[in-house]
Amino acid sequence: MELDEDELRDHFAHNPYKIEIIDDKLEDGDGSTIYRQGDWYDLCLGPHVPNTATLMHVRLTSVSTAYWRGDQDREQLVRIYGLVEPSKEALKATLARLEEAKKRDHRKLGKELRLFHVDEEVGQGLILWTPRGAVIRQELQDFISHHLRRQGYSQVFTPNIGKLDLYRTSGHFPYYQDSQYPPLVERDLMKRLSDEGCTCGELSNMMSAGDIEGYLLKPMNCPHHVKIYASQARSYRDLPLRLAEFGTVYRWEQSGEISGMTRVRGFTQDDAHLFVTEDQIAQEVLGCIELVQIIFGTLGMDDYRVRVGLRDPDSTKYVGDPARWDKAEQACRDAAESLGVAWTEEPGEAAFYGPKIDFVVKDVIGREWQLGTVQVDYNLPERFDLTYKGSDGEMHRPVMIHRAPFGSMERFVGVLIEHFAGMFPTWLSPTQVHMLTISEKHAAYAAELAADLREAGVRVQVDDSDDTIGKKLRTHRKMRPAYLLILGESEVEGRTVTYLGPDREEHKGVPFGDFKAQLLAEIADRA
RNA sequence: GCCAACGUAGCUUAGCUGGUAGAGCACCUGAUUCGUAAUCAGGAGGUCGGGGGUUCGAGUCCCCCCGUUGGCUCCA
Repeated sequence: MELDEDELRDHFAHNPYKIEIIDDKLEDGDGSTIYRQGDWYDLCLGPHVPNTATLMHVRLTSVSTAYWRGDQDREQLVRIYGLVEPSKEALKATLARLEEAKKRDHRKLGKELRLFHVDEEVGQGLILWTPRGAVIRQELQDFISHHLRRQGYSQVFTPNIGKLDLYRTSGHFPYYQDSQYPPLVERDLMKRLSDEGCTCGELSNMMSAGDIEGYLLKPMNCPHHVKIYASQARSYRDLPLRLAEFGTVYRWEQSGEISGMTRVRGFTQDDAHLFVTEDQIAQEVLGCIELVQIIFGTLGMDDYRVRVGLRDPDSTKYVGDPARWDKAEQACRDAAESLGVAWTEEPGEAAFYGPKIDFVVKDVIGREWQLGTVQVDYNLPERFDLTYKGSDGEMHRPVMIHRAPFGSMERFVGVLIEHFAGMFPTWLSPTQVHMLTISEKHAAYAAELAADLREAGVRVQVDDSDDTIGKKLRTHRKMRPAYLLILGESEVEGRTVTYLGPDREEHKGVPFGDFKAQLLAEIADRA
């Protein structure tokens, strides 16, 4: 029903929150609508369902709090979450689906499949890659390195820390102090300041002001790569210069935000920085996007969305000249357009130094994560006064492209665990072949085949314990290897194998040579 | 960081209103050599997340800290 402002104020006089909404949202003299359900009514622009009879099947799922109007400085109100389905069956189905999704949670699978570990004593959000998880990461790194060589990248290595001055120049410090680990200060300096009675606050101020020097755990790899670019005179013939590194960075994420492998405090980006001329931007951005698409295609990740992150016109957190921002934003739009897939523009999603094209995927509980990213940056080259000599003999300013097709190894593998529900394709499988012997009489045959496959680079595990074959199958299925081999009397005699493949279909009495050839081909193809 | 819930062996977990830790799996030992989702028997393993307090007595109650989970906020 429609009410005018006075009526609204009257109805909601008892509720300061509603009055605040009326104060803020309504132009003087305007009315608004309320919706009624029995004796209960509330302010809402609508529309609502016409009849709550269609909402009979409800399950409340969780209770939490939210900041009033999303403002961290304001009070928190209770928020209740629930599901509604048109029928009892549909509600049951939805709840079952959510249960299934929970089983794929990478935190649960990561523990069950022994892929990674986070230790309280090491620190929140710091991932320990256990042997099986490390295999996956290494395979992914090899995979991407292969494509980097194809695309003309140069590998570099840089240290994990850099001087505060470096980050003052880049703009990371002190502006983004809140999301960095505190700086490291040299021992002698620390002692002197302490002798002088310097307080923590004073120390912090002196660092911000540049009065004292220290080191920072790197929050990003770009400043180091910039310095490699700047280490020698560059000409247009050197461009594009593509510097790649699996670089580990550290960020002080808020404790409440840390989650599994997807939101952590230390992570390794499959990072690269491309130094290009203005004319090369479009082509190079395209090359980056192509790489992202190759990766997503190989892994069968087709459920993602593309986001062009632009600056929020109302925010002051961005560095650099608005004219350059406009140019860079247009370059991103053009690149996204040429992708041929749906994309959205999102103000406020840009990096602080430039706009970006992000590839965003959802995890099992529906949270979105940014994975691959391509960012156009006019600002860092300016801040570091980077130049190259053009064909016209004049000095020019290069443009930088930051890109990371996986985003970070941690987040990517976390999402990948959920994507594959722990059942990795053969080339990524931590243990590709598990050999199970029927009895100890077949152990020698298993050992021989295992040695043969290992020689060919296959990751093999042999179970010749005295458990029954039923028990072994049960145990080993849980680890989700690509292949489960069953070796008994008939296999030994015929020099064959019986196996359950990735689809868990049984293949009996396959000649070992045939099995091996097919396995190796599958691994080589990353099928 | 904020709010809430939770934290018992490697994993999953029992333990009512405070009476002094119990199980399954995994592990170790022995027996068994067994062809498709748990062979049998025995054994070892816990300062109940950490610290303080109340009490004759704390896994159970109170406080502080650490961590996890769900949201919020944030996310270069």
